[in-house]
Amino acid sequence: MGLKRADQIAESLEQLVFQGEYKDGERLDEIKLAEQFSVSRTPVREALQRLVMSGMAEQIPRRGVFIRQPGPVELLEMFETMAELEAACGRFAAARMTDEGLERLSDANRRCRDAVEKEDAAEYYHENEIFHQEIYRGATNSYLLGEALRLQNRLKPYRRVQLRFRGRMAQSLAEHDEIIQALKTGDSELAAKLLRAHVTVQGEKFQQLMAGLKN
Amino acid sequence: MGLKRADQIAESLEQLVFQGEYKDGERLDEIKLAEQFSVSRTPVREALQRLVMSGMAEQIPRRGVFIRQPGPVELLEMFETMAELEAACGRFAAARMTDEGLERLSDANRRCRDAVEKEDAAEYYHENEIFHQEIYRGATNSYLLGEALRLQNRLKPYRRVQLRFRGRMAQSLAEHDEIIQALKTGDSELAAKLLRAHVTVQGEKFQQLMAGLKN
DNA sequence: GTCAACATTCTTGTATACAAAAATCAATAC
DNA sequence: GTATTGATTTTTGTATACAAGAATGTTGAC
Repeated sequence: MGLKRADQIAESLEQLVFQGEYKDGERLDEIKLAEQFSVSRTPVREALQRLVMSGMAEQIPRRGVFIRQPGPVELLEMFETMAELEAACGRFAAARMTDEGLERLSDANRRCRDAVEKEDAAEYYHENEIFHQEIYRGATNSYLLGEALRLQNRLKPYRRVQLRFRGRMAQSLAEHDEIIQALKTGDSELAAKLLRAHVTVQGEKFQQLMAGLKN
Repeated sequence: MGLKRADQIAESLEQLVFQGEYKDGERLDEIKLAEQFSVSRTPVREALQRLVMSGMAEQIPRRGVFIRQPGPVELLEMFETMAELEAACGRFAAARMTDEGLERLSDANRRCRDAVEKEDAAEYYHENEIFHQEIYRGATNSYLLGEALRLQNRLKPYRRVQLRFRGRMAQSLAEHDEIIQALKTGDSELAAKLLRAHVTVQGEKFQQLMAGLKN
């Protein structure tokens, strides 16, 4: 198990950034963080480097690392890229997904439906994540899988916000059904197109995303 | 510029890995590297972390970091992903590219043609890189641009190998012309399709890539 | 001769110490 | 009162010291 103190700190910091504990441009003080985590500067610096690499913070040499909360433009760019990655996954998955994979996908979607009926946003959020990951896996491309998971994780907090809006879950679920159908029939182009549209942020979704940014 | 010693080391190591100086699975000894670069372990460790993050090495806790040369499968997966990223860039570029961007793209391709006529593989390689980067820029999506550049850089050494084969440059050039045409006419779907095919490794290209792997 | 338990050595991970660059503040010139 | 220059203080980046886990080698039992 990768249980370095530095890794734990990196994860904690990631969580804190996700939760919006830090304002955009705020400097992460190595010494304060070291005290806060009851540790020396060394593991803190390692953790900070990880944040920088993942794009959640920026490092200015000899000045420190500053957290970088994405603005509206960058957020849209990331969602746009996510949409293309998912489209790519869908394209491959339509041709390569196994029956077992399709079964797992249907299961995940069933649990999504249960969550909608129970109006349990948290559970829907979770199962929806699994649904998408099942498609990434279905692409049968480890590298693409890794990239998709990475960006999905980065966008996690923003997706969460969107689900709070009325009707989002039901619509999302309906789109899932179409996607499953395309994957089952092996229609690569359709699967790619549907997934792209499913993830793309525009129209009402755009308003909702922006509303979530204010908090 | 704010070049930290650690950054220089990271770059050097990247180069060395690209040049195949290290065998797959080889352990990178912190102490040896420290001596080699006349530096303490601290900056070496930072550099190693960067390698790990970029996927060029793997870290096993309490055991060390081991370089990970991609095998045939992972290489194909990366090229496949690159093809999808480029297709995405092409899709957006067809709709968003400015006249200036198209002009720079045509310029780059002109220089590619010159290189082919001079049979200068090194120059073609360089100008071809610029050609593709111009398309990434044309997508007008900074995040996607960054991801595309990152993977392009990672695949750099393998592309290089492919160009050594007879006819590759000429064929590549012909495909460039088609791509430019699609971008000029704003045909997103066609641009995406052409770029995907242009980058995808299969058929003869596959043999060439594998042949390059042996060395 | 093989295997296992123990001790030794090495290596990583963390803490601390030091050097250099940047930021802050003070004093002076204007 | 403002700006500028120099001293002081912080803060980052690097070196070194120490702690803990992993690898290795040795010894002894069978």
